[in-house]
Amino acid sequence: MRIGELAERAGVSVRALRYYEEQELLASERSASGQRHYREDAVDRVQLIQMLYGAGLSSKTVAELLPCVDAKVNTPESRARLADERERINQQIIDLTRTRDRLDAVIELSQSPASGCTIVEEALYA
Amino acid sequence: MRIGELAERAGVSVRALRYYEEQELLASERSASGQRHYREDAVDRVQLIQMLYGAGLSSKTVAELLPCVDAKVNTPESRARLADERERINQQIIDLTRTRDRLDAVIELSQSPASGCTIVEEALYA
DNA sequence: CTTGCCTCTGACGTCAACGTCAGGTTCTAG
DNA sequence: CTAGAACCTGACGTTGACGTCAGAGGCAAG
Repeated sequence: MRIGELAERAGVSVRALRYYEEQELLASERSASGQRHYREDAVDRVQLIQMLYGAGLSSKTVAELLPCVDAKVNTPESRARLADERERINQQIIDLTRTRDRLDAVIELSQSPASGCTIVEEALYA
Repeated sequence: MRIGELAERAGVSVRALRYYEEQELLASERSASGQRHYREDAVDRVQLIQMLYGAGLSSKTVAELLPCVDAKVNTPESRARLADERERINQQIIDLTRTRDRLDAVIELSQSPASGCTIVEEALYA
């Protein structure tokens, strides 16, 4: 498929795909006229890249990780690298969970008419 | 306390604290000579700001949320706003969990000598 | 009183992941 | 064959959360 179709199917912009190639995250084959062509599994690859970006990884880190994911590289170092990033993500989940719980506490307070919030309510709806 | 002490105790830079004030996330009292002074609870406030930044909220969003957290504003809209952001964070946790699980699967594969990885291992250690 | 650290206000620099525009080529439908 | 959509390569623009530097004033210790 060409770049436009991949962009639509993977839910990213054409510009983003060219950027991924520039960062060596995503390869493409070129036709005689120079147009990029992708295989079906490129959709999956792009979505994985998006997942890793979403986890806060930089394109440099993703570039280092992807060969491990492809199992084209499998050394003690690459396994350690994968485990490292897994731990970072896990820690991020823990942090976010704490943030969510803190917001929950705030929401709880704002909904309880027994709290000091009632003063505000009275002021607003008196 | 002055800005340097707050920065150290909250684990952020002095520049960041001035930036927070500029964004109206953190107020300060000024001495006659113009120096900023903070109360003890500013440490907590800064850490909350950091948590929200860590959850991907912009300073604009944080600025809109903080009055609700302080329970200085309590309207149906502010409660909805809080619930919205809570949901965004919750969704982020779900996404991150999927990313972590995908990495776990990759790690599992790279550790199993029964997989195609053994070919790579042989190539590397033959 | 002066040395040295802390603080102040601008204001420009940075970095990543693209957005966007220019100017030109290529593919496809009719 | 031709219009219009899709594609190409530069290359400059954008945004947020600060970093960093300049120039000047403030404060505690000796």
